Amino acid sequence: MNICAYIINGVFKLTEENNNHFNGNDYNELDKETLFIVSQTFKALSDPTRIRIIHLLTNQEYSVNEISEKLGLLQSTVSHQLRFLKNLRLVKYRREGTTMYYSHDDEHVVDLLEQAIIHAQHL
Amino acid sequence: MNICAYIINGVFKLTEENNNHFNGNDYNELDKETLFIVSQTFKALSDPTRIRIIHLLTNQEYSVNEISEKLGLLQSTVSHQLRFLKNLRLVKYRREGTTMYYSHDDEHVVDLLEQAIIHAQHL
DNA sequence: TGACAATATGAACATATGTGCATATATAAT
DNA sequence: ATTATATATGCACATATGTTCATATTGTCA
Repeated sequence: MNICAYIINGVFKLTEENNNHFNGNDYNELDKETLFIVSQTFKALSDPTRIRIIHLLTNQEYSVNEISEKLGLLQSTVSHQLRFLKNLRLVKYRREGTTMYYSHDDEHVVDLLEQAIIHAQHL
Repeated sequence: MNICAYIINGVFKLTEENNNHFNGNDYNELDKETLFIVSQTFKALSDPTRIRIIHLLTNQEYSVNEISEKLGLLQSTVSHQLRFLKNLRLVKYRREGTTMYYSHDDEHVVDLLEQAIIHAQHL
């Protein structure tokens, strides 16, 4: 149960200790590692731009420029967010010449998103 | 497809227009309203403190003080986060004297969380 | 080599976020 | 009314976040 890295804005950083504080009863507190992974996962899905990117990549791969054009975003914005998603291993890419084709790399996260979208559309 | 309110840090604010920009092809862009709801939902689940609170409330109700004690958090912190969750209708409460008992109020969000936890614990 | 195209990166900025302190509010009991 | 207990709230602060601009990097082709 040692975690030595965390992520700020999609960039890895370092941390030191691991304090599992204790409460005097039966409640099963989430361990720090699980808490970290879960919060990072949801943080990735908490921004509209990242949602649009992940949702776009649900069905097929796209280049950075294609993503920019389809979503009406600056290339720089897309690139920054793709780095974020790449750090969390939510997307992968393949190179073709100077073009990078991105696709999703985490079925579970795509599932969480699609589930939330369906639920939101039935409110 | 008119949305006139959004939430910052769990507090409702106002907005004005609704620009659905257009891209010249078949991709089915998420509408603004869905995007808003989905991002808010995941934002609620993106903070470790809120995750711990929602997870604690999964099985039974607790008072604010009980939550504070069990999770080792200041009463103020818990109260602020409960307001956040209350604004998003993720928790509900009942009064008993001066004590407020909180419980979850959105099965779907609890499901999303438990799903993510299980997945995280099998990595 | 140089020019070009696609992508990545760093710095700066405005804004959002989470927490803690102090204090306000609400209810109950005496 | 006074006091105590439980909870809520406003403010301030440090830090995190998302975007933009300018520029660097990488690969292709003439």
